[in-house]
Amino acid sequence: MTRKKVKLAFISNDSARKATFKKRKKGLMKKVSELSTLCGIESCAIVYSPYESQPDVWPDARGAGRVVAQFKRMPEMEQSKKMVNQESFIRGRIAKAAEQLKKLRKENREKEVTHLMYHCLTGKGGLHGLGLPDLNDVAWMLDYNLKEIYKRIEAIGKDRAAPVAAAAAPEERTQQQQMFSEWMGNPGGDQQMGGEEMIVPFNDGGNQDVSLWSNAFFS
Amino acid sequence: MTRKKVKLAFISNDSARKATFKKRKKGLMKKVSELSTLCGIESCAIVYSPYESQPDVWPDARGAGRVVAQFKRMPEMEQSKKMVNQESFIRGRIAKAAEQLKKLRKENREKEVTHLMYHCLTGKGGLHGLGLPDLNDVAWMLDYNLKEIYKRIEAIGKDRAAPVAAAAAPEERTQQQQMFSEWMGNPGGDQQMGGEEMIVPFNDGGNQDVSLWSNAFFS
DNA sequence: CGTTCTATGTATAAACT
DNA sequence: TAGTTTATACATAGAAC
Repeated sequence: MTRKKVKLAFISNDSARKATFKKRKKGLMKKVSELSTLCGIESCAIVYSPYESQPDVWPDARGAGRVVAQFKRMPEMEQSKKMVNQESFIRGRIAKAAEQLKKLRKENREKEVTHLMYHCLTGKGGLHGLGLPDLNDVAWMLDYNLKEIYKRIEAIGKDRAAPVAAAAAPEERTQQQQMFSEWMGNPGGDQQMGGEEMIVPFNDGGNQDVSLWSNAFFS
Repeated sequence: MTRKKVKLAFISNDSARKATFKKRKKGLMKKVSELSTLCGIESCAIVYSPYESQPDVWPDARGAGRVVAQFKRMPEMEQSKKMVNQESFIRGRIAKAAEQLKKLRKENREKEVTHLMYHCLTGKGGLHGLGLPDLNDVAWMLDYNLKEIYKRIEAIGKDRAAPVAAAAAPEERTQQQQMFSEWMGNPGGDQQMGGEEMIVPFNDGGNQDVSLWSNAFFS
């Protein structure tokens, strides 16, 4: 579990804020210089602080002045075009977060349904307390998996020496068992997004030839 | 071993440079905004690029303009005072690296000498091929360790129930054995600084009550 | 191209000194 | 208050799409 994540908000503790300021200002200046060096472009940064009477600037007064001059020379209209202002910046991050949330909800639903299906298939009761939506999705996933299995069988019939040997090949079994283990410890629904962390144990990226569970579900 | 460390120099490959530029510019803007938010200060960044006709600025044209105005209002003399210009920035990093180098050399020497001493004490030959400097340091370290042992014995005599039970307490033995294991696989002298990495397996920080080897050696 | 993924390197929050 | 150390979070180079 993540333990130390800083909230993106004003640090009320004075000494902590000052410490953070110094560390981050230093890191920022380094980043600016690296960007200029690596990409051969002009840039500058100016940072005011209550701790020092003069602002820290990069690369220096002359360089910053030059960059600033170019900037001010542009018409207001043009400036507004490609500008990254605070609002659009924050909106971008919100949109990104919302997208992540949607994605995680989809994945959680996949896990949930597969978990239900697992309980059902292993005869541990299941099915009786389920509502229509769950039954529907479980049925859908069962159907999908059956189709996948048929495909595999067909493929095996066509070429017995193929690298992908059988639907129950050891490696594949192992992967699925690992997935089930994860679910066992994480049976619930939406708790992934709770609080300050995002855990994504269900990763179906890559190995699409092997996995029977596809991200294409529940679009 | 480190495998991917980017050299701080102009990226000649066009597409790679552009990719890096976009990633880093985005990261830089994020850093600037975080610094302002966390520490409640004013700052701005302006980045020019051949990829876009207009520069990217943060927080926006107005905000940047305000910060810039304050900056330009200062007399040149004052500006130069607390300024972080490129040269001083680089000098700072060089000085820091040199300091690290010195520290690592000292630590390596400690390991080397202790290694020699170990060979000597375990009767694996040793001593015969050594020059005066090595003999001297080995002797010095032996002497120091003996003194430490006497101190411990004395401490034990004064208080047999003390938390630190004996000079040969299990935890201490274990620590030293681990150290010896590391040396076995790393018998040479200065190879720590070779290439792009710095490994510091010999860490005597903390637990100074327990360790017999002190960083105070070889000042 | 732009995206996504993953292994690494870097920044830095906290705890100590 | 400033420097050091350590554990974590974050940035990002490179590869694969």
